[in-house]
Amino acid sequence: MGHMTTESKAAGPALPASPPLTERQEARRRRILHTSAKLASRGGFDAVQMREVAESSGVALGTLYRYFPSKVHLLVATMQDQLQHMHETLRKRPPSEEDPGARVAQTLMRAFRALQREPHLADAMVRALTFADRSVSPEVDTVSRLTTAIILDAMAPPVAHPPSKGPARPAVPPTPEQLSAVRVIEHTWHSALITWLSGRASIAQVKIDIETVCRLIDLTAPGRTQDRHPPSA
Amino acid sequence: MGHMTTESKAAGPALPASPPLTERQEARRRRILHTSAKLASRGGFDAVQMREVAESSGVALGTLYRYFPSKVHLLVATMQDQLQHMHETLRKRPPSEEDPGARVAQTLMRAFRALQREPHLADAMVRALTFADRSVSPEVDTVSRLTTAIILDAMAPPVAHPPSKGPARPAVPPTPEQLSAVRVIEHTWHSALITWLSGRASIAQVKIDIETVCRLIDLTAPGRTQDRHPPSA
DNA sequence: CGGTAATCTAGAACAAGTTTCAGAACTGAA
DNA sequence: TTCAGTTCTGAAACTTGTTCTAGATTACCG
Repeated sequence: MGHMTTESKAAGPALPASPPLTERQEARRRRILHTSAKLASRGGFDAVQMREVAESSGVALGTLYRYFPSKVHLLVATMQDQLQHMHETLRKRPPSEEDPGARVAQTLMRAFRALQREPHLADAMVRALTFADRSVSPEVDTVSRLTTAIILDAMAPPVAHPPSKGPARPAVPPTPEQLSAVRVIEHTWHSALITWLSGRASIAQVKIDIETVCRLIDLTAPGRTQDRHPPSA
Repeated sequence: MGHMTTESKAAGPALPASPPLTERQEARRRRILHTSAKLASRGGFDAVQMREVAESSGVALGTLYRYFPSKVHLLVATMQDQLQHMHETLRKRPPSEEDPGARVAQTLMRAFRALQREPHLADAMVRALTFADRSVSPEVDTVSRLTTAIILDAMAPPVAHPPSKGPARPAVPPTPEQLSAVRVIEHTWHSALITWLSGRASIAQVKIDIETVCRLIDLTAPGRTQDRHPPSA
């Protein structure tokens, strides 16, 4: 289970950079991801069966495995896809709060509410994410970067004039302490999602946890004195 | 994958309360858990193969499934077992720091160093824990309670006189804010472990994350004014 | 001791992820 | 257009978690 002999020398289409996909290949990839999300929306992780994904996408099983070398790869890629949509959606309606911590909490709660609308899909994606082993590290890392971007976007204070184009937030680079806080927030976000998905925590509990951890942001805001034990205890 | 028709009406031996296990049954259970930990120590999650666990424990496959209704159940039970050892070990050498946050960070770093000695075993247990679905909720909850107990133990200030017996820490009940902080610390603990196990974070990074989140404890210490956004934003 | 119900064993059988392979279809270059 | 190399297809095979069944063992009760 989980090897990889074929890949890695031929540089399969999974990497979005190496070989430029032809139009038909791009279409196949989209179809597969769409099917994956559709099946996941039904029954979660277990409902995404590779044979069914292949058949329903009009692709041979071997081809599916050429595009996504495992079920976990497929679901993590699906998550990348969904996260990008989410990022754009969230970017359109920036949080209304003032404090960075509150802004992040508000944004994450919006994302959480979006996930609640498709709990099975959320289940499939998050389970795949945390179940991924080393062979999926690059893809999981991409997801992590996307999540970080969402949080950093929310943290940045609202700008007065509408920016024209390009990636925002080159203005105030976050401090190392803030980056640590963001990492911890991501940890909490993922783990809280898991406890909610497995029915061990209520929605209210997730909200509390997110708001609790977001205090770290204000705590580490630049200009605030670090009164207690420094980074290396 | 993942049903459960047999169990739940007959109250299998998995529950430590319902039917008092006979001596031979207790021995079988121990043998199974031991084998599970041994195999996990080798190759992690994938190396724990149910047939091999059964054979190496000297029980039939069906019996293994009667004791542990799935591989995830087995590994979560293994984690319970290991955590109990860990708890006792940690209890013997309480942290030396003064601040509650620093005490918790120190304790978790000790636990982390213990896990580093058996990274494959840690991998198997943590992956099982986060992959567990609703059917494993009770067992996962037990693990969560154990973890909470370890953190609360560490948080409690050192006592002057040696307590004689019984569960400690009835002295100062933690505040709701502290309990929230503990929840967030657990989230961070699990998620940071995962990123380390999958090779996406270094040991140093885990240390930083733990120390960062443990500041929440001091932040929510009783007697400290809550200056920013209250629980319901 | 005999009987009955629960438990255990051995092994087949099934399900879904993954691999493999021979041949068809496609792509790009000469 | 034709050729060579890659990609895709269809189907079987393999792996490992899980379930099922028939018979042997064991535990308990009178």
